[in-house]
Amino acid sequence: MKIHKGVAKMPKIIKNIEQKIFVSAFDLFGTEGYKSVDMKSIAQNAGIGVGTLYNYYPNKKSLFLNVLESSWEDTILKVGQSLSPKYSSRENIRKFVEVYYGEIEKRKGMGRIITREKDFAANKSLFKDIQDKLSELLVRNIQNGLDDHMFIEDTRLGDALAVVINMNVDLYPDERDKNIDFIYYLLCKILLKSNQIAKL
Amino acid sequence: MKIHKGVAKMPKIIKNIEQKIFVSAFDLFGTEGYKSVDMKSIAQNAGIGVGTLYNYYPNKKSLFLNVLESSWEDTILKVGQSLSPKYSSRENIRKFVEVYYGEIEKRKGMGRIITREKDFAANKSLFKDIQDKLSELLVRNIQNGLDDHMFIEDTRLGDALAVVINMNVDLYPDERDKNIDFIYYLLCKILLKSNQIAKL
Amino acid sequence: MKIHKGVAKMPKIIKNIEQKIFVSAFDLFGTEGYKSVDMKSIAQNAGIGVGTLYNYYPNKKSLFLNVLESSWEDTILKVGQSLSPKYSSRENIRKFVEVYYGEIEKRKGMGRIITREKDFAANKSLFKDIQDKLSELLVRNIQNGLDDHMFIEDTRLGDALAVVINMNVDLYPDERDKNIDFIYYLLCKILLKSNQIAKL
Amino acid sequence: MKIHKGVAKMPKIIKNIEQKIFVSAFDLFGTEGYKSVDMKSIAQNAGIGVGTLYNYYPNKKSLFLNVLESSWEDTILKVGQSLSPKYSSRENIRKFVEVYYGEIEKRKGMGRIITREKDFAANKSLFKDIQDKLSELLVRNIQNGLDDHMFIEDTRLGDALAVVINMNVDLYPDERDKNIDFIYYLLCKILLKSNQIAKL
DNA sequence: TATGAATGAGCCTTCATTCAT
DNA sequence: AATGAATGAAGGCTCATTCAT
Repeated sequence: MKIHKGVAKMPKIIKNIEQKIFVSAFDLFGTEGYKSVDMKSIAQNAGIGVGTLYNYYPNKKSLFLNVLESSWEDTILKVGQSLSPKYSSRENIRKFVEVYYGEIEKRKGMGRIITREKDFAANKSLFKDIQDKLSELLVRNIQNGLDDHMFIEDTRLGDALAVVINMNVDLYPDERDKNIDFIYYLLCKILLKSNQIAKL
Repeated sequence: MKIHKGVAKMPKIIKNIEQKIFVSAFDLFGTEGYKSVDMKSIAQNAGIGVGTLYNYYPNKKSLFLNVLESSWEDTILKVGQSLSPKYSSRENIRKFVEVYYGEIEKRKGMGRIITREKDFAANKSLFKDIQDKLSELLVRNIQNGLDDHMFIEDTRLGDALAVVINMNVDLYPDERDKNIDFIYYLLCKILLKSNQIAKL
Repeated sequence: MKIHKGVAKMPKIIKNIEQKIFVSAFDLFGTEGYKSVDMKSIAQNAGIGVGTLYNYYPNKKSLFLNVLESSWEDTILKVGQSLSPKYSSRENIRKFVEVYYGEIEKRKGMGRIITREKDFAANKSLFKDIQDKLSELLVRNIQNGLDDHMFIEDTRLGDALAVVINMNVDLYPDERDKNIDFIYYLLCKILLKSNQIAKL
Repeated sequence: MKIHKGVAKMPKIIKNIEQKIFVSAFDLFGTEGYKSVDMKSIAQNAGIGVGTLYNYYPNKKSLFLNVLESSWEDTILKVGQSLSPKYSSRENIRKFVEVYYGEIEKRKGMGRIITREKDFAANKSLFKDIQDKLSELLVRNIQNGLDDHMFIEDTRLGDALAVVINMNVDLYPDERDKNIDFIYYLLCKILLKSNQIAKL
């Protein structure tokens, strides 16, 4: 029996561990994706030991999913707070794009993995549900000028929005303003009636 | 969309064994993603030895990139062959969506990794270039009715198209027809003048 | 079997919490073995904190050894109380087997580890000493009919008895009566003179 | 992507790898038990890399079981070859004990784990089957003088023999001759008719 | 005194890559 | 040129032990 002798292993008492883990994992998963990030890095980045991670989450997958979900919930909250039926349709759309874009930028795209990795096949609905909530938020706050075409109801629209924003963040990371303009214009063209668009 | 002169390169003439590797790698990367596929599987799936892989490609990354690029070249070829200035704008758009969708479906999303994995950061332009070529193909074949708004020139449009199709294939894999309709309608709304859309 | 004078030590008077630890550890080590049991489980099973364990024992090994030793002391006590020179030889043997069997059954084999794990190499004598005390108890209570062959003196006999009972408990856990009969018969054949056995 | 550069990783071509693994694993498992031995040690002890182990066995458990089973098969073979109906009963018993003892000495007790570790609960019958074959071998070769008591048929006898030999090897490793004498005498007393024993 | 969060060495297993054949 | 056995770094996870509270 190898008795672990008092190695440099003094347990510290750390504040806000959960938050630290969250931030670290959010940061790394966002930057590098799921498979490329290892638990050791997350721990180091959070300034804690690997074992500590496992006091909070049973495994890597669960940590990822948790961080992902929490961060989306936060996004939904923020987007919801930024919209209002009192604003004009186009003001709401603009606001929506701006806030949403900022959130995805922060998240650095984390979460798209869910639509790809075999390991997360069972979690696809998580992604869809969230996009659904988000586009609902937008539509609910637009009072008039909304094109009434069927496909606005389509959940595909929310999903598409998410991936397009992600794409912009990924491929044109330094052109925030252009990206937002692009998405804003796209959304107007799709959501609003033709006569509204003309005014753009 | 920027108009390029470069015609799509003919796919390389490849020997029998290269063919096998290509098919096997294409298949597996598409189904499982980059990190989840191992060289041994690719070799087995191709009916050859692992060592043989390394006689054709110096490493996994290079194999992936090669397969990816070749497959896109093939896609560009097919899309190009399916369009013609003789068809109506909407016919061309429809054709474009159908062929493009089929190609991405075959590729099962392989390639999006490029926009995610840190290790492929240097290869992002590959993705952009290809989308560019594709959207240029479409625009070149549309003779009239094209909305002349600035952003049609934007390379973002081509990129967006690619990720939206991918998203549809991923999230609604069993609803091919609905997916295509959705994308087709979206594209018309974006590309065509308002009066053209009215007729949809 | 060597005749010792040492009487079985009375089990230590232990405080409530020590009692809890003892029961919990005894239970778990017996069921799962040494390596398979972790300190956290022992603590949980005892309804105390892990840290508390270390207020009573400096490490896992010491806890194990302590529990093991105490439990054997208890066994020696019980076996001692069940025998008497007033009973016939065979009655004593029967009683001995029954009580001993019950004890080992309770202990679920804990302790054999001592004869196996390298880490416990230094503790082998503990096992031997105990078996010795036990067989000495038996012999001391048998007044006549004892075969006087040399090897009854051999400490190996006590050791053998222990491992054979353990084996029976392990391999035929649901056949208590058959097991006891088997051991009883074996012991009679070995310990008693031929003419005594004939009467079996 | 971390490209593994040509580290000191030149694959050697090694002869008798399977044998080397066998010997190394046999040696270590026998000396230290199952849990205490790690794959790295087995590899090092065999002069190969860890990965190589997994080219031959899917996991540690399977390696252990395989080594265990093979070694027992070898034992059965050797014991079988050493007995003959032409020898006297006592000669056969003596031979049996000597060969069997030698085998268990070589195996250093590996295999008893099977009767303990939870992980191997499903493999208990393996142990029983082997002991059964061994005691059958002995009984089959004894022509006369065999006590006809029922319990000779009992599979417990074979099992008991195994654990008693193991015990002797463990606890009195340096007293080979005494151990063999002890077991031989025990076996005679149990197997042979009283009048035969008298002659001992 | 009792607690349990924190720790990190260590374990099993995987897999990209090499090279003797 | 093709092969696949050999390799070992790296990754996910466990757990005996420590110590601030």
